[in-house]
Formats: sequence, C-alpha cells, structure tokens
Amino acid sequence: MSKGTATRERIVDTALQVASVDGLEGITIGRLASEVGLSKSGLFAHFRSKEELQLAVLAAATDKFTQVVVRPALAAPRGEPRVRALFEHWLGWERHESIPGGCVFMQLSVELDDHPGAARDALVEAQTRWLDALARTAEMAIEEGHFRPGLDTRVFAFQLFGVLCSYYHTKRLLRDERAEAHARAAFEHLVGWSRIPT
Amino acid sequence: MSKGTATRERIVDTALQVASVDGLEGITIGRLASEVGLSKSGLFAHFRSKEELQLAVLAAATDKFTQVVVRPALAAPRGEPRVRALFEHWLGWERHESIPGGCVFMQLSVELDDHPGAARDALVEAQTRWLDALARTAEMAIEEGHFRPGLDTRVFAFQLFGVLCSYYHTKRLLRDERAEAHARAAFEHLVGWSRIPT
DNA sequence: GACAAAAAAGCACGATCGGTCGTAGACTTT
DNA sequence: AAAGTCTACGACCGATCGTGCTTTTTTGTC
Repeated sequence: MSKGTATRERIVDTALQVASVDGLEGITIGRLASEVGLSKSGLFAHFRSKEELQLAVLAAATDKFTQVVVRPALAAPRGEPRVRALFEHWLGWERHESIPGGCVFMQLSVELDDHPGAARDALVEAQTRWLDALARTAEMAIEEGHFRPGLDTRVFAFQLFGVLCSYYHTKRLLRDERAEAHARAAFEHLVGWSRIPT
Repeated sequence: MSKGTATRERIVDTALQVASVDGLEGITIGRLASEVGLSKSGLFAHFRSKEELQLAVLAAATDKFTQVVVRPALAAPRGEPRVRALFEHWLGWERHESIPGGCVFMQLSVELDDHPGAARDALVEAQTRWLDALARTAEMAIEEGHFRPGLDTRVFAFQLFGVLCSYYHTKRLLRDERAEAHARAAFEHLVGWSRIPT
C-alpha cells in the first residue's frame, strides 16, 4: 500500500469517528486536518471536494458494518440462530471502537433524511439492504421451521429495527442502564411471537 | 401582548421549523434573521446568547408536543383507548405543520446525545417524561383490566417507543409508503400481546 | 404632540468555513 | 544523474459564523 493510500485511510477512519458523534456536517476540513496531523490543504488534496470525503466515509461505514455485523452473523446456522446472531452483533457494533458516537447510520439517517444528494442516496441503499437482510433472515427462519409460516417478515424487520432504535436512544441519550435488558426482553418477545405456536 | 414578545414568538417558531430539519446547529443567526425578516443584530437582541435561543426552541417544542399529543390523548378513556390515542396523536405530531422535518425530538436526540449542556439536559427530561407517560398509561391499562397484570410496563414503553422510531426512519429516510401500515401492524401486535389472554 | 422606553438596524470584530493557488521535498523511473 | 510523480505545505480567497457596541426608528403613555 502506497503512503498516500495509507494516509487517506487514516483520514477516513478519523472522519468516521467524527461523523458518529457530530454527523457529516460535523466533519470540517480544518478540524479533521488538525486531528490527523496534516495541513488543511494537505488533507484536502486527497479528495476533490467535501462531498467526496463524505461519500468515502459512508463507504467505510458500510464496509465496517458488513465486517462487524453481517459477516460474523452468517457463520450462525440459518433460521432463528442467525436472527439472534444479527441482533447480538448489532449490539456489539453499537459500542464498536471505530464509532465512539454509536451507530453512525442512526446519526446519518436523521441528518440526511431531508437533504437530497449522493450521500443520502448511498445511505438509503445501505439502510434498505439492512432491512432487507433482516426480512430475508426471518424468511429463512420460516423455511427452517423456526418461525411460523404466516409471519409478515417485513413487519418483523420493522419491529426488530424498532428495538435497535429504541435501544440506541435509551442508552445514548437517556443513559439508562436498563437499556440492554429492555432490548433483550423486547427481542425475546418478538422472537417468541414469531415462533411456531406450540 | 407586546410587540417584542410577538416577534420573539415568531423567531422561536421559525427556529423550531429549522431545527426539525437541520437540528439545533442548523439554526444560525444570519439565516434565521433573513427568514424572519429581521437584521442579525435585531434578532439577536431578543436573546442573550445562541444557547438561550436553543433552550427557547426546546421549550417551545415540549409545549407544542404536550398540546398536540399528550393533552388530546388525555381526553380518551383510561386504559387501552388512551394507549391508542397516544399512538395516533403521535402519528399526527410526526406530520405536524410546525415541524416540517418531522419529530424534532428524534432529530435533537441524535444531535445532542454526545453533547453535554443545558440543551441536552432539557431534552433528556422531556424524553424521560415521554417514556414515563407511556409506561404510566400502560399501568392504567392494567388497572382497568385491559392489559395483563404481569406486563412489564417499562418494556412496553421501550417497545412502543421503538415502533415510533422505526416509523420515523422508514418514512422519513426510506420514504417507504408501507411505513404507516407497518407501524400500525406492529402497534397491534404489541397491544395484542399486552392484553389479558383470552 | 412631546418623551421615555422598547425594538430594530448598522457596523465591526475575530474566528472559521470550503476551497484554490504555487511550491518544495521525497521517491521512482528512466 | 535527470525527469517525473507523490505528497504535503503555507498563504490566501470570499463568505459566514456568533457576538459585541452604537445609533436610529418605532411604539406606547402622558
């Protein structure tokens, strides 16, 4: 890897940390330059515009999410175990060292929902994929005979996503120590309600 | 009402609209002045600092929330009907004209969760009160014999809050037309699961 | 209509914003 | 050794940020 590529990676990693706390608008060239230890112009030379920097951050975020959440979960057996693995690995993602401000997609979703542009488009695609992955995993659980056939997997994904969102706010804003316990309880209710009735 | 008070109200209302789209940091004195039709200094004279403006916006938001969601819901009978009323009025709040960017508390929660200060403190109090209100309403539903006695009302509030969050993201970011249908389905599941088993 | 008080404007400040220069040292390639 | 490419630098641009201080305009009361 060339030196330039390494520097660019350092910049993007730092920018991702900043974005998880302050959002994409919180990334300013001057601030980032001083944190990375470069001059403004030296840093800026790695990107043709601020928007390109923001897109690089988003790409890095989706990469990291795949690596921290999705790929490890695929190691779990199809069906309910994999649903659980996605949930557990997402909890780990929320406190991952690379994003001190918590799930960067939550931050960016709120920030970009009313701001059309390439960044928003990329985020929408990433989030759509995540919801789709949740629904598809639930479908597999039906195929495996873990979940009941009548289950609406889109609603299931909606509900599970809601548990994650609620956890995010309860923990990060309210600093409620019961957040994780509540999230696990809500998850168990959701899974229990989705199972084959015995 | 004096003219100064009226102007101040106009400023805060406009600032609330801006905040629902761009957050508290999106409120800049210059921008707000041109939107309201004042000079920067003329507008600034109504507040001793930007932080005071932000606190005024937060106070206006909680007032409006009480007026649009909480008070109307109190007209519904205690128990499950009031739970439904809170949910329905919250959906109306999400598309209320005074907040074109959607529920301003979602925006501010994400923005302020890592930024200590008076604004964060005020927001935490408002959100805590909201969660408490949801839990208390569920308790009443138990007392009324609508919900089962063993129900953990804190988890109930956590789950209902999750439905609201999921709806917010699904509708605002993903622009998914099924958002409301999914939210209603998830709500019905939650209520059905909370009822006395028949 | 005079006059004090309130409201708004005018002007200026230091800082920072995203972005564009020209340039210079460090490596590669020839 | 010469030529060319990377990488980063400092200086600078116009615009905007939040916030003072002073002056003008508007408002309400006698």
